[in-house]
Formats: sequence, structure tokens, C-alpha cells
Amino acid sequence: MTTDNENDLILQRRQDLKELRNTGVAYSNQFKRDSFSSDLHSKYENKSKEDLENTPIKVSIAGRMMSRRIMGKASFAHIQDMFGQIQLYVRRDDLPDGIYNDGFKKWDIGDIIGATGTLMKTNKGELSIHVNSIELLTKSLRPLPEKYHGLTDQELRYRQRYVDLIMNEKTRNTFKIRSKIIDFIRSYLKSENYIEVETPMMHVIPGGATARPFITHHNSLDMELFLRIAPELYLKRLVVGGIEKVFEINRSFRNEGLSPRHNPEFTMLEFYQAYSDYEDLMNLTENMMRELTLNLFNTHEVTYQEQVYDLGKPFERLSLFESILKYNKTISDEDLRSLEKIRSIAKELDVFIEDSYGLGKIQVEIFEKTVESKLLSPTFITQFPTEVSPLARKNNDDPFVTDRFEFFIAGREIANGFSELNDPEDQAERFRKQVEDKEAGDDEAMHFDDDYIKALEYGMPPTAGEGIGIDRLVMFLTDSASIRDVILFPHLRQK
RNA sequence: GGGCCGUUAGCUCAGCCGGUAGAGCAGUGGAUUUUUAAUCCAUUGGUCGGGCGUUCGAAUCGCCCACGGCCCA
Repeated sequence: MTTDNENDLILQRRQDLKELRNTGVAYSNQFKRDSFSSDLHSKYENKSKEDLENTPIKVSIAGRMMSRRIMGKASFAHIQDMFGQIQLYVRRDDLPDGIYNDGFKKWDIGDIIGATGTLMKTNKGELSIHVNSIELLTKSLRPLPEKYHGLTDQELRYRQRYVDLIMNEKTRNTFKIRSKIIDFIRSYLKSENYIEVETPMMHVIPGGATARPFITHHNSLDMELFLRIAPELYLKRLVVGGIEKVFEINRSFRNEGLSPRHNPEFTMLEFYQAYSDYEDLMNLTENMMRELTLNLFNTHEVTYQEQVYDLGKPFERLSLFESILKYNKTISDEDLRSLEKIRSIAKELDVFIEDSYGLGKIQVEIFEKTVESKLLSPTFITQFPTEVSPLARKNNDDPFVTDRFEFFIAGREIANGFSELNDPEDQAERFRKQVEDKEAGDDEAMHFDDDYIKALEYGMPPTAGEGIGIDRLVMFLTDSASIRDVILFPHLRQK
């Protein structure tokens, strides 16, 4: 796909543009509209043909011409603005001389036009604007996709999202819902007295998650910097600083492969709340999800990929350990606690494990392979092993696990939260273990963050924190199969 | 990284037992004063993703590459 493919269609339109330049202002900037298509529909859809004839309502509208049906001296056209479409009824004899034949009829589908006229209803009952003044505002040089099938080529939809947005209502709607979801979450947290912050995107030490970072370079400081893999450690520094309820909604970056569920830059909500534990956050999450779906759809039922999910019912909660037993009838409680047995089970299940993996890590690998995709209805999985949770507080009764949960819907992880580890000495110990792993070759393991330990040493109140993957949440709530469908400009290879 | 599928006109697609490319929409010219994927007549438009090979002859068969999709790791 090249951008300089000047075919006949484009050359023709360039010629039209040239004429426009010769006869006046080609890119007019004067037109003011007073209405949106959707408002006209909602206000006047119920008015009868006669009502609209008897009391004329004058409106000005602007947008892109999406279709046109010329029938001699009269034409119909649909014009699309940010909220929808409305039909124009354009009659030669109702326009100033020459506008119809030398203007309107020569314009192209895709051109952006402004029109003024009175509301009417056609014989078929469609609310339309009977136009008495119309002008071309922006000439479109490139032809739009076909009106009936639209743009379906996925690659083009992602590479030329602007065309996708012009053509596909579903795409426009997805991103409107995305905006609403973020609005809702923001106002929900603010109403709970959370403060929104922005923390650094460029980190000297990448932390807060186990993932490979992108590396960049600061010229004048001549130093290596990392695009953040998570904002977690900065947000907890803020809790130390006394911002007891804090959140950030923003991008993180992970240097990993692309897939229908992974984009190298993605949006996360992270929030931290002092004097709370992970159970409080599960309750908050459950409540927030429920209110969110109600707010969006006026129901608790969400249809995702032809399955209906009822977010109105209490969300299931079970421990990682229990979930493995539940979905693997052949594995016993005893097996799961024995490093030797679990290794051979992993091998049987074709789960890849390194020699360095401990019991906890292997449990998680088995969980991911055999349980995760089966967690369809909203489910919290709790008690993740300490081995894989270097920032989470150990459970009081069983230090093998942490007070942590992950939240799943439709077989996908949406959120991850835990009671935060606020013991600086334990945290330093966990960092040291991560550094050992890193030295042993695990390039996703964490670095030792001295300053973070120092912050904890000033004292962080007992706190619980959580991250919610906004893209995955939006996927679920917009019935999108791929993360690329909920990111405006997803990453693709350069052609 | 591996497997499978795809890439043909601006868009959506057909053509793929090898014989030198077609439809619909869009465009262009014409008819048409209430259409709804408007209709009717005529018509323009293609490095068949790129390269190499097999062959008298390749959109079609083989190999390599690029990009995309899905699945797996």
C-alpha cells in the first residue's frame, strides 16, 4: 500500500480542486453549523410531514457526503457528522442559479459540505433537510470505499483508521464507548475521593511489573532511560507522601510480541488506597464493574462473542490452588504441594518450565494453561504464590501465598490487585531475589529500586492497590475480538 | 519462533484442473422533481503483493520474501 498511488479517480478530483482554486476559495473556513444530525433526529423525528410543512424549522448542518442519488432536477444525499447522518433533499430550483449543476452535481462522495434548509419528511417518512443553500467546504481527493460493504480489510482498517472511522459505525461506537468507560471510571474513583496523578513515563529503573522494557536514550543527560512497564512504584511513593487514594490512567509499554490481546503500548488504570486490603479492592472492583455496565447499557448483561455475561450476579471467588483442583480432576491437593510431582504433571500437560521455577511459579504456569481460559463468568482468583508476586504482601496464615487476586472475565485477565507489601525489609529481600533471577538469565525479572525501598522506610500505611487493563476491559464491553479493535492506531509492521 | 489461511480495479469479491482478467459498487457521459444499496442506457479503469523458477505459455503450479489474519509457543 503506497500513498502516492495517483489513479484516475484521484487525478480527476485534483482537477476539480484546481478549478475550485481558480474560481475562489478552495478550502472555505466560513461555514457555521447550528445543528447535529442526531439532535435533529431526536427532536423532530416524531413531527409529522404536515407539522414540518406548516411550521418550517431552519437548520444548518455540516459533514461528509456519504451517498448521493441524483434524479434529474432533484437529489438526495446523506451527510455524516460526528453523531450520525441526516438526509439532504437538494432541488435545483430551490438553490441559487448554477449551484446545482455546476456545484452539487460535480461534487464527490466523501466531500465535506455545509448546507442550510428547512426540515421536512419524505414520502417514506425520513426526516430530511430541504436545502436552499449548500456549499463545498473541503474537497476530498481520495475515493471512499464502497457504500454497501464499506471497509472490511482489517489491515487497512488499522493502517488507515481515519477511513475505518468514516465508514464503520461499529468502529466509531467502540471508541465512543471506550471514552465513556474511562469517563465513568474516572468519576467513580473521584467520587470515592481519589486523586488523579501523572507519574513518569520514562524510568531510570523499570519497575512495577515483570516485563521487558523499551530502552531509550536521553541525549543531554547521556543516559539510558526505560519506557515504563507500570506506574506502580511511583504511585506507592505517593501513598507514602500522604496521597492516600491515588490513581492514574495512562499508557505503559512492554517490549513483547503482538497478538490479539497484546499491544506494546497499552492503557492501564492503577489505583491505590491506604488503610485497605485486597478484599476491599475486590469489593470495589465488583461494584465498579456492575455500575459501569449499568451505566453503559442500562443492564448488567453484556454480550461478548455471542456469550451473555451477567455482571449483576455476585462474582465468584476462589483461590488459585482451588481453581487448579477444580479444573483438573486428576490433580490432587497433595500433587500441587510437591515440587517433584508438580514438575512431572507440568511435563504431562505440556507446560513449559525452567529448572529454576519453584513450586509457586509452576502452579501459576499450570493455572494459566488449564484454568484461565475457562474462567468465563466474572471470577476473582486469589492467593497467588509469593514467588510470582514480588510486590505483594504475604498472607498472614500462609506466607507461601500473597494477599493478591486477579480478576477474569470471558477467560481473560482484566485486573490484578493486592495488599501492598509495605515492609521495607521484606521488599528489599524480594528485590534481591529478583536480581538473582535476572542474573540467572530471566530478562523479565525486576531491578533493585533503592529509592523505592527508601520511600517504604519512611513508612507506607497499609495499602491495597490494583491495576485494570483498560484495553481488555473495553474489548469485553464493546464485543471486540482483538485489542487492535479498541486501540485507535495499533502497532503494525511497516510495509 | 512454528502451523494454517489470505493478498486480483479506489472498495467488496469472482476467476486458480496453466491459454494471457471479470462482476457489483464508486468514477465518466446520458435519462430521471420524494430516493433509501434509487433505477435505466453507455463507458473508463489492472505492475493479479514482490522476486525467482517450471513451462511454448503463469493470476493459476513450485520455491523464497513482504504484509495481514487466526491458532500454538
